[in-house]
Amino acid sequence: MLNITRKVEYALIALRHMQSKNDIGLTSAKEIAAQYGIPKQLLAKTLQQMSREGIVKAVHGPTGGYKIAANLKKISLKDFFEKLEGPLGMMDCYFDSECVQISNCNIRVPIQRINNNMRDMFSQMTLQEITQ
Amino acid sequence: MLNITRKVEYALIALRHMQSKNDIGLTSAKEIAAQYGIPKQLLAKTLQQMSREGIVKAVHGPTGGYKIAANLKKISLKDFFEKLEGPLGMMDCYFDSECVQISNCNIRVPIQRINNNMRDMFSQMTLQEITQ
DNA sequence: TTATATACGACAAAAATTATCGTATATAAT
DNA sequence: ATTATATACGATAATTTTTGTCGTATATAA
Ligand code: FES
Ligand code: FES
Repeated sequence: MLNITRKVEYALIALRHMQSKNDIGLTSAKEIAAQYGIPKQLLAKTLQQMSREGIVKAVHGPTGGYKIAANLKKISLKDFFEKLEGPLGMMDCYFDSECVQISNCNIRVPIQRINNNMRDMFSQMTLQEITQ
Repeated sequence: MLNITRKVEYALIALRHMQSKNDIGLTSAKEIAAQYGIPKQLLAKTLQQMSREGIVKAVHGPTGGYKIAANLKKISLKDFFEKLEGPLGMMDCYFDSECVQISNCNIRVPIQRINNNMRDMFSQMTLQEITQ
């Protein structure tokens, strides 16, 4: 319960790996996948997603790869999680109102309070803190 | 991502329902299931689990049911979650060391830091805050 | 004796997550 | 130009987790 996904885990591993390298050098999905034992295709898609989000920059062709493009100090963990996985909360009814029994739910308000606490917590942490 | 489970949701709904009633009265699983549109059998099992954990007290037979048995002010949300769902953390490798690539993982330490933050947060909230 | 409630292991269905496939495009090196 | 290697990405498959059900046993009030 309250787990992050593999996708996010792989993304964090990749970011940290890239950051530990020279700013200029590129890193391919293949290299990271091999080093950490991550499924290459899945990691590639995650890197592509981060590329679309502007977190990393992609370079095509042989000798291509990825490098960090954003200032990781300026991206909160909350924003990062939401870029990759969508809205962040303990329960979905925090966002959409599709909960079957939303009308006679008796814990909606307290749950939202906790949700806010959690979102605040992740808002105050930056990607840099993980990848540094 | 970072969701709680239905089981915990149902448990919270049940607790809050019971607390809003007279201290003496019992509440059956059937009653709660009907009122909130929850699968009865599943709710029953959850109540049984809470009974084993000493959170509620069960009374058999017709006119039987459940009532709150513990002091909800003294049960942290972290403990409650762990009683129902086991160890609480963003990643399993926080607890068991079965992670395939635990040896060359580069985010283990920072992830554990976040885990601790999250566990601290839920340690400081009590069940009472939700069900009051 | 009957009706109704809890107790609980085993099983099934559904949903979410995780991983793979196939194909297209970009580009450096030969 | 051709080849090799990298990213791009929708579609699909496999796996795992979550969620829900079934069947049966036991307790107890009426
Ligand atoms: S469970 Fe959805 S609103 Fe409470
Ligand atoms: S992913 Fe398991 S130890 Fe890092």
